[in-house]
Amino acid sequence: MSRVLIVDDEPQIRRALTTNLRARGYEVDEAQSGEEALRVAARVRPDLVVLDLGLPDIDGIEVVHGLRGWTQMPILVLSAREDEDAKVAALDAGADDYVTKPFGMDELLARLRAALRRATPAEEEPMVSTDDFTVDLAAKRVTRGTKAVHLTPTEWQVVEVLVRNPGKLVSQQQLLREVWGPQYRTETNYLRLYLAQIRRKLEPVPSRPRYFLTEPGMGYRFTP
Amino acid sequence: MSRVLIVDDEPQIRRALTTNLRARGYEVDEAQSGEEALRVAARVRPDLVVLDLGLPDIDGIEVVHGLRGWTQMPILVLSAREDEDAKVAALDAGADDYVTKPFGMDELLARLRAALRRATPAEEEPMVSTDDFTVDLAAKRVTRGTKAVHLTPTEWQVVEVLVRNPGKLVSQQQLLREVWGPQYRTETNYLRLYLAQIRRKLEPVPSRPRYFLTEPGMGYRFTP
DNA sequence: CCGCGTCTTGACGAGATCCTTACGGGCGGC
DNA sequence: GCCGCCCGTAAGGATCTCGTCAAGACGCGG
Repeated sequence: MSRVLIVDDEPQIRRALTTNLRARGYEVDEAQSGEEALRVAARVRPDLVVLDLGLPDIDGIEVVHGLRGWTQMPILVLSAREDEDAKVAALDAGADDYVTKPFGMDELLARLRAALRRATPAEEEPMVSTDDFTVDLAAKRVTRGTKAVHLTPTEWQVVEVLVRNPGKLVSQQQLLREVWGPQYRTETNYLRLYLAQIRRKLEPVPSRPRYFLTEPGMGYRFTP
Repeated sequence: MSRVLIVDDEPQIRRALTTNLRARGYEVDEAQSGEEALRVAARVRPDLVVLDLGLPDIDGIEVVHGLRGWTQMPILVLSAREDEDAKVAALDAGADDYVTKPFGMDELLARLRAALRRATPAEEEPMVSTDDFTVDLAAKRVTRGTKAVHLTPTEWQVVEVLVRNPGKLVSQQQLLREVWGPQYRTETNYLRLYLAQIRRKLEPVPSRPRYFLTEPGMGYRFTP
């Protein structure tokens, strides 16, 4: 099922949306500020964003800009009735649709389904395979032979960054920044730990890695 | 050419930076306060921001936070020598690099180029080949024939600087500054040491170099 | 409330890497 | 021929990095 990011500063609206969407089988993440929204969106890569325009920190328009800088995921905007111009600005910035508050849950769900439907046809399915395992980047799944391999969220993020750069060296700082955030740039022991776990789960001989290689002092490299 | 935003409250520093950058073909905008910086950055969308941490109105850290809320553009921080903790706070907030005041213009330009290079993905063709080996600058990998050659971090940095300037003479000072930092400008024995190791790994006849040539008293030159 | 999976934190030995120091050789000037 | 300068080479120890283990903290669902 699809993954949706809810961005709203009012807790009761967030909870209402989250429970309704979860009940219908969506995976839901939440953010209560624009800054958090951009951070979470970059990390979890939702299939769609529901964005309230009235946020405490940065303008909702800027959130749309920030998202459109690197992704084409559908953005569904919530706006108060009086913010007609803000709504137009959001659409100009690249939002896909809007719902005026107060809104009915049925209407929102219908527009959400429509936005997802429009988005999926152009969807590509990146899939990386080796002799020993397969990584499905779209489904966020790893299979080894015929059996599925369970990765924890953090393990998956590390694998994803490495697999998206096949053959290229990914510096320790880049990994730490993309998975944990910039303030963890010196915690290289996290990398040692999680690379060890990933190798235990995916490498044929964990003590002698073949796919997830360490370049001492520089970073890590995934070689298919 | 790239567009750079200079943020500093001291007019003479702003002017020095601006004229130097303009002379090298950059487009330059200026801001003298954090608030103005955020406003201008949102409007002109620079490719890079040079940010002095000591600003009159809001803390430089807040400027970094404000920018990181909606953009991933490289942020190069200027900090006084005594503000060690402010510097790490800026890096934690998502700044990309820092330069300590007082700084040499050469060093700042080098770090600025490096930051822009990291930010623009796959723009150029970063692959340099000779009859005996190949250097893949994007993947940070060196192959000799069919086998990969392992370079230590320092060795790689030296090779990178030389290979990015094919045929051109790279002075000892430039090499020392870009690899070890500006305070190592007299330690020419490091260069002799690492050039010897690089030649052992890459030259067909290490004692008679063909690609990594020494220009006595001047510097080194990579000739493909 | 408890149990479970996950994430964080600390510590350690083995090995690689880096820095330091020293010595010899080529080359040009005196 | 002697000397100083610069470069190449070698070897030692200091330092850093990696992989690994273990234990505590945290969050979530039952």
